[in-house]
Amino acid sequence: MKKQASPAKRSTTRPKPAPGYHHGELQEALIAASEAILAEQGAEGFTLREAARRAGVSPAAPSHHFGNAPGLLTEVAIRGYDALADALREAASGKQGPRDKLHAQGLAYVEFALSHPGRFQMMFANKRLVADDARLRQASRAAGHAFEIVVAELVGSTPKQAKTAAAAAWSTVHGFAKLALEDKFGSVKTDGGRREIMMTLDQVLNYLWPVSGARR
Amino acid sequence: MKKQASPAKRSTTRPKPAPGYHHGELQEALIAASEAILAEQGAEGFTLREAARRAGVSPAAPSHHFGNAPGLLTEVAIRGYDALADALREAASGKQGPRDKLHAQGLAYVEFALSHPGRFQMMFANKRLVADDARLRQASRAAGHAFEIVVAELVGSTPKQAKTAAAAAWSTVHGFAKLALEDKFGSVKTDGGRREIMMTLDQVLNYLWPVSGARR
DNA sequence: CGCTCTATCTAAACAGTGTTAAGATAGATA
DNA sequence: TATCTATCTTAACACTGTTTAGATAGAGCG
Repeated sequence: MKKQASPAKRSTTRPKPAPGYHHGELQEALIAASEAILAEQGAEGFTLREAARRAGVSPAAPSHHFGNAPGLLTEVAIRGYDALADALREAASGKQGPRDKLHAQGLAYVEFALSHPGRFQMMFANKRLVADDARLRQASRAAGHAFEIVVAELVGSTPKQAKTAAAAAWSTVHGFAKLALEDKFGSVKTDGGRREIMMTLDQVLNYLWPVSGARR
Repeated sequence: MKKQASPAKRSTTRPKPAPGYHHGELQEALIAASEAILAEQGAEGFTLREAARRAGVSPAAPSHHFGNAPGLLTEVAIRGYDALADALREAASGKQGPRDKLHAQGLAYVEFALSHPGRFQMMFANKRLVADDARLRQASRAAGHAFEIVVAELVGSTPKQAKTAAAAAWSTVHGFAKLALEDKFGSVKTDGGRREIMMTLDQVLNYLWPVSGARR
């Protein structure tokens, strides 16, 4: 499957990236192109043909590697979930107590969403993905698991209780991110607005998951 | 484009299906058709042509009334927000204390989302709507306001604090609804799954906004 | 009543989409 | 060297939203 780029031997003036028929790294090129489109145009701006265009291949080429558009997007979403899980683990690792960890994860979650809106939205657009893909589900659960670990540390021992608390935490930050992206909290477009949004989130998190002992 | 509401004066009361050229109630028919599509196929399943087809008109007909697809969907979304606001007010009116009211509103919010997934998703799909439409923004704020009223009653007096608390409450239920719709909490398709989801939500709400004085 | 006026709708076309079938090509293999 | 197979292209199909020009019908007015 994988192959390496062969140096243009007797090259017939083929430029650089996609010489002739065998692209060589078309999968990666298509995924990268898709991520670029999502970053530039958002989730609604993605088209399979545009991804193929950017990769320098015909519109039919992607089908040989990903089957169809959801197939390609699923691969993109998987990488998105991996990146999200990394960000959540990273955020927690920088703090000590479970409350601080959860707080940091909440900030990291929304930061992730606002920094990569298109990819984030696509990750949660089941209808555009192969929703029952095993690897996708696994990647999604892994990201959720990063939450659960910290939450389990925070709340009591009961797994049931931890599950509920994790659902609560995830719901809050996910809802906040979604509402912010749909402009329900004021402009998130400007840098100033973005800053304000994150401050609001900080207050929300402090309100729901107070770090100090005092409650409200 | 914008029709003037000429109430049927003395005129020949147009029946309803209205074949031929002048449909008579095309706007309502298109909105109803759109809502039906959203109910049957979800937000991704909507197409302007299908809406026109169901209303029995040509694909170009909607443009005369709504300009374009986002224009029609905006009208649908406005009605959705109105219905949501009603549901939230209704839920609150059935309870006494602010905590019980907020709890009931949370349940009603998710109930609304799970009962009308397509419409709900469309309501928050800014890219498919005329996001800066004045009436849409007003309807959206009205729905949010239904939350704020109860929250203000619950928390202290500071408007700033109430704003934060309302954002927290809205984020939680919105995130829960979104995650449930994207199947992150287990099957929501079956009635049994639906029931289980709502029980989880109940626990989440009890966890974040405890009705009793005891905290966790 | 007849005439115009205007809102309403259709027909046709255009550019774009995802997907498929059949064929061309090139790298790997024997 | 000849064949094999993965890879990619070309061409087509059935869709989509939108625009333009034209047809129709109902309302208002003489």
